[in-house]
Amino acid sequence: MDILEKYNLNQNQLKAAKHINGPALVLAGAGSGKTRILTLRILNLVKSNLADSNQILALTFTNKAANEIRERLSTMLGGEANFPWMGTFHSISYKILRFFADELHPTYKKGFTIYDTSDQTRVIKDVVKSLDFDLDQYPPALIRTIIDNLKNSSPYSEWVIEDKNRKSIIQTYQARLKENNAMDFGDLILNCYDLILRSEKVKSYLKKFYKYVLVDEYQDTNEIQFKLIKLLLNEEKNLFVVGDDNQLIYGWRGASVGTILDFEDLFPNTTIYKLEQNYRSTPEILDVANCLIVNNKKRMDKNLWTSNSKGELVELTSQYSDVGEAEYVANKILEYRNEYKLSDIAVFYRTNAQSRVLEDQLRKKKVSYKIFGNISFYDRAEIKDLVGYLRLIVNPNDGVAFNRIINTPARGIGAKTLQKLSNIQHEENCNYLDLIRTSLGKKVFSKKSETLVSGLIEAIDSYYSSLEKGVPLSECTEQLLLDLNYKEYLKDEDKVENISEFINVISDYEDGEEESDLSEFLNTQSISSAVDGLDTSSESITLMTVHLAKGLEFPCVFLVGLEDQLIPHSRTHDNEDEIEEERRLCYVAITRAIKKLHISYSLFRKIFGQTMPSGKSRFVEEIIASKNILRLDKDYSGSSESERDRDKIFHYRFGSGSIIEEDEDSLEDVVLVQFDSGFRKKVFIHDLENS
DNA sequence: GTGGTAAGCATTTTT
DNA sequence: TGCTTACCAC
Repeated sequence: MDILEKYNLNQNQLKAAKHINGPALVLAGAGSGKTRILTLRILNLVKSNLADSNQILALTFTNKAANEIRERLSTMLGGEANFPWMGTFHSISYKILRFFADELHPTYKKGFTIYDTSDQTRVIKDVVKSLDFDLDQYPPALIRTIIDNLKNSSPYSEWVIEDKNRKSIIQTYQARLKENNAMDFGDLILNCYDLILRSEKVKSYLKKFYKYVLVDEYQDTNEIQFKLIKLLLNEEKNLFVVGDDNQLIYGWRGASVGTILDFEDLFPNTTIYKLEQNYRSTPEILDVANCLIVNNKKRMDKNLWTSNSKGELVELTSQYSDVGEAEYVANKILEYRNEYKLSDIAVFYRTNAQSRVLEDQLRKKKVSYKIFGNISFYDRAEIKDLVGYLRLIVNPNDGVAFNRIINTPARGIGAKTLQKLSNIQHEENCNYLDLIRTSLGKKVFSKKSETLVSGLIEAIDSYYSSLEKGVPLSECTEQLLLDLNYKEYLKDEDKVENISEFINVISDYEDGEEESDLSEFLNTQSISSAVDGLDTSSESITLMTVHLAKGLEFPCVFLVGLEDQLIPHSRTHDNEDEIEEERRLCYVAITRAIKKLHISYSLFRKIFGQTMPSGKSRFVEEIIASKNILRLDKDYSGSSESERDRDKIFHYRFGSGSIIEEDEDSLEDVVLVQFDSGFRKKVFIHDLENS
């Protein structure tokens, strides 16, 4: 009779999954089956007829996670349920905004664009310049961080910006986005929040809709997201959150332990469930993880254990250089050919830049790999151009897109013509497409430009009329490329290949939707996460940052670059809280591993093309407290030059300073120097002169 | 206005 | 080292 009986849950899991009404906090350690509990609780609610599938709001950290839960549920339920309200905070917000698009009028029009980080930066730069401020004094990247921080914590009405100039930059930025009919990532959530607060209609509708609210990876929820959740709860406060304070790795995006610690205070009748049994990893891997995380002072008491059978020791190795480390990883993977499938193997690193060396070596050894993250397909110039065209077609107010494509391919339009256009726009107050239309025949453009620009308008107009006739998006887009002679302009075969690949992405989208919509396609791409495309059936290993690895698991894991300056990253500047977050990051990486874990660091690493001394992270010292580490460290301790002159030295790049420490790692040619200019750095001895 | 080259800067982490 | 920006000659 019991719905959950056949799923083999332990006592605590069963209690959590059976939770029905009122707030609940599930403290779930790594690998304790939290996604499973989330899934089964939803199953229980639906099967007990307490809610329909569309009355459940489930917020996950990636769309991939949402899709997996949705798929499992439809299998368990027999396929008829579709769970429309399951996704990330951003995608759910977007969906709500689209759903109530009329209510957003006139601030935003249908087909608004979502601006990503680089669009944001571009607008900010523009704003700073147009307000006649100095770009060095107000660096766009810094302003962007300030804006994001505001948006991560409070609604528009509560913003406090002390600095007068910053305030005007930020206000102008917000105004500019509205003119462009665009929202950045933060706006998606804030506008959703505002809409619900403002409109009684929307509020009552959603509250009735969402009978049960669930949040996965709750520890990484930031303030504004939490405020949004609170707004969506009905009287019964059916909020069920699942998280692990040890896996909080998005503090820099506004997440704080407070959201977990204060949960009970905010919801006095909270039921707490603890999941402490790990089903994922071997005891060896778990022991190493525990040895590391006990060094964090700020954490809740939890005791993660496993009854999994004994496995292999965790391998720890140091290599002389980053290239050597990458080579070691590639060789190991080749050795594992009969033991693991390529898709069972993952390599994790702290920063995206570290992937390059790995890629080189993997290519050399012919190990097929897939890389997730920053250096993505969508960042390529040709793709951005094409997306620019499509964005302008969907949203003719999109100034960033306009500026990107108006002279690509070259149409003889430079700063002067743009200035003329901008003047006309101020008078006419029109969107960018109408701006071009009205400017034709008015001697705004040179003769040559005039022809090229009318060609552009014709191409766009023919796109509109094809859409009207119901021609598929992919075909319209192909035609647009032809009309623009875009492939001829590109010349480069690889680039043309990328463009074709993008057309395929559009086709795939069309195949999956009943009603395809260009705006929805573009925006869905913007808010999709890098790991959404991860496909474990493909025959290649996985390369990604530790941040992206959250929530995933792999039988065989390599954690590379466990070095001082990388984990913890140099930008943490020994800040205690940030060091703890770096430790959690390292903990997340370790606990992804199911059977086999390799940890490595290198003594030298190329940074900006220059080989710099690196060396082991403090976290290496911490994990070697575990008995389950197999040290494969090469011993580089040569003859120690015992007596060394500790007097003032001079470095050709960094100037004068004094040696404060000789490296304990026995790197006989490296010392830590306190430079007179203020910073400390490890440098080669042969680069130093006595002064 | 275009296209070339040189200088100079960059790297946390992501939706 | 490799990308973006700045500047200069056409």
